[in-house]
Amino acid sequence: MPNPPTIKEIAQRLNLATSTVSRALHNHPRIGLKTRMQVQALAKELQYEPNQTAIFFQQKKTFTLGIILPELSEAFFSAAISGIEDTANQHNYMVLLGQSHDDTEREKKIVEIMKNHRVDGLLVSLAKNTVQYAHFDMLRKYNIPVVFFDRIPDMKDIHYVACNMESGTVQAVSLLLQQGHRVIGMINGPEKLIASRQRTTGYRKAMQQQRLKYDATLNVHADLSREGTRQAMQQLLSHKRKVTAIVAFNDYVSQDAVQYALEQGLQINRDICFVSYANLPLSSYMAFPPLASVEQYPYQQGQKATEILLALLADKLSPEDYQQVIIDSRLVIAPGR
Amino acid sequence: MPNPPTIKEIAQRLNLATSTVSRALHNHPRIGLKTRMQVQALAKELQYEPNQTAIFFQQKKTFTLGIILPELSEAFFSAAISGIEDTANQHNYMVLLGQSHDDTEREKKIVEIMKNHRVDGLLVSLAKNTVQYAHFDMLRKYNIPVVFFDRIPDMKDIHYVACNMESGTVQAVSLLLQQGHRVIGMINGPEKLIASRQRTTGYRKAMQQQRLKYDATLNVHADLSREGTRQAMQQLLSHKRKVTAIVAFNDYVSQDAVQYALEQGLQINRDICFVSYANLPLSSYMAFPPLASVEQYPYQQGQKATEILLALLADKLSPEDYQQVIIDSRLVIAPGR
DNA sequence: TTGTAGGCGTTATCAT
DNA sequence: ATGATAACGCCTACAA
Repeated sequence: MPNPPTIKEIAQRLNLATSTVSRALHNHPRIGLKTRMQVQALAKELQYEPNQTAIFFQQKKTFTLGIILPELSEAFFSAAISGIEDTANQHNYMVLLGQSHDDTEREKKIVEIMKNHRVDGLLVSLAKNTVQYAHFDMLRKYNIPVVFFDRIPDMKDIHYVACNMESGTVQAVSLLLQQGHRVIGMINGPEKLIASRQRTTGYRKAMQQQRLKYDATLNVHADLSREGTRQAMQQLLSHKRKVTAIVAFNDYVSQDAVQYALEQGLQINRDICFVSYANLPLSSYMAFPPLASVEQYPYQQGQKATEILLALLADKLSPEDYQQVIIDSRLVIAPGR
Repeated sequence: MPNPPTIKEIAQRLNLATSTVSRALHNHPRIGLKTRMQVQALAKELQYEPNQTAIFFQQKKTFTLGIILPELSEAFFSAAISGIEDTANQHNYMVLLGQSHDDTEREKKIVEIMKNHRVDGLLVSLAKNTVQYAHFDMLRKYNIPVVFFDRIPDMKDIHYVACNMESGTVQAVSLLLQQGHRVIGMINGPEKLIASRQRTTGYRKAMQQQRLKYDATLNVHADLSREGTRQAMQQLLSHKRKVTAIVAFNDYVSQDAVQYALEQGLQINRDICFVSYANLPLSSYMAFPPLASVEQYPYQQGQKATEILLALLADKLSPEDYQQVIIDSRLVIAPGR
């Protein structure tokens, strides 16, 4: 099994210089028609394929985008990566994958490996606990642009695409108010998360719009674990005002909350209603799907983030011209399959 | 912004030869202790990192595995890829991703691109309609080993990991028989799929074990679309014998079938029971989860396939020593979350 | 113990 | 219109 044919081999067989062959293969304008034909014919015959690793090396470019995200098996992220992959492929880029498993140390290691692999750019959704960003800042030195998406760092001077939960939350709470609910509980996430704060703001704004007063004790911060959700539910159900509707942080939380409510003998959609945020494409499969769900557009986020990164790489965008795209979340009622 | 430091630069500063520096960095035994220290100290100071693209080029190896699969957003595949990624990373390999979207042409194109990117090996789960495998055979010429998983080609002399549906099907049907069901319908997949044939065999064997006769008219082949499933249900529900249990091809099919049954006024788990195959990690969220579900171990399939590929790459396995691993599916009752 | 030199495949620069 | 040559960064015989 002979080595794959190279430009040099073609050159020798045709008594040409390698440079000529290279140019002929690239349809360089000032190469004689017949030599060009000869070269291309022989190339086809030998099934010549340029050695990309050589080109990567020589051009200092790999046409590869690194993607770092917490968990591929979460539906949200696998949808996002679909958007990334599709967009990247349209531009002849490949996609190098890494999961942080929500572990900052692993995230750092992956950044390191990807840097060494000389990815042209990076798309990142942060691990849950990442609060320092030195391992990303470091990439500036290597001229590797980074675009964050969804789980973005709390800092300026970065590119990112994220979904604003506020708009969807306003719509969700408004829907509940419109249906006559007055005491609406919210099972929110950790306070330091931007996404939690957006939910809080959305909740407050929806109340203000109806000239109702916002009751902070109805907005419970939990840690998204099943146990945390149950505690939050306990707190809400024992509130001095009777809670008739609940906005849950996401579909997982929603399910845990529903389960708790059932255990307490409540009847879903009669004693208590739920609205949630769509992390799952499968809410139509749930036993008690939420009344409505706030869509976060994972595919589109991935798509948009990739477009920004590619623009950066194509120098169509200056690195300092920080793109901060915010997609508005939107309430979707009775999400179908 | 200066270029990243190179071995040559370190050599110049220390008045050494590049080869010495290279060896010092690799802890080559016969390099003087003090020069080694010097070199490593300076390397650290300059934050030297070897240029992997140069190494890839020089070593004709990229430490990258290509993965081609139909749809990342299907839970089954995203679980599989998790297994792949984790295993690859443990061995310091990276993972290059490509989705065929169940389109053979796209699959071919991705194979081409990955070959050009000089991936060291390929993990593939076939697009639904792929029936010719020339684009994979071609890789032998380039010495790029391929391990197939789950959706494997119907040919000899390949490496693969797959899940045998037969065992799980036997268990599923046996469970239903044990619960007293005698007329069991099966909504099977396209006849040409290996996985469909395995289900048929499993069904038949389970019946034989109880000395019951297998009725082929209860085994309906559908196309997995919602409409196809509804037609299959219609056929089964109008069977001359009264069908009291159904084995559905997968959880999606199961849900569509449940929905149809509900529309026909049947009560789930009283008039009719369902057993299914777990494509979703979320059956616990379903309105009417199947009684039991056949687990297909996607993570383990990915893991095992990767291990085989890595063994091949490490020459611990001869390319002609075709590994054909079959993981037995297994019935899981009342799958929890 | 260290240095020299060549090569991996391609493109780019400068000649001719 | 084509050729010669250097360069990319690293490794590894082979020499000294």
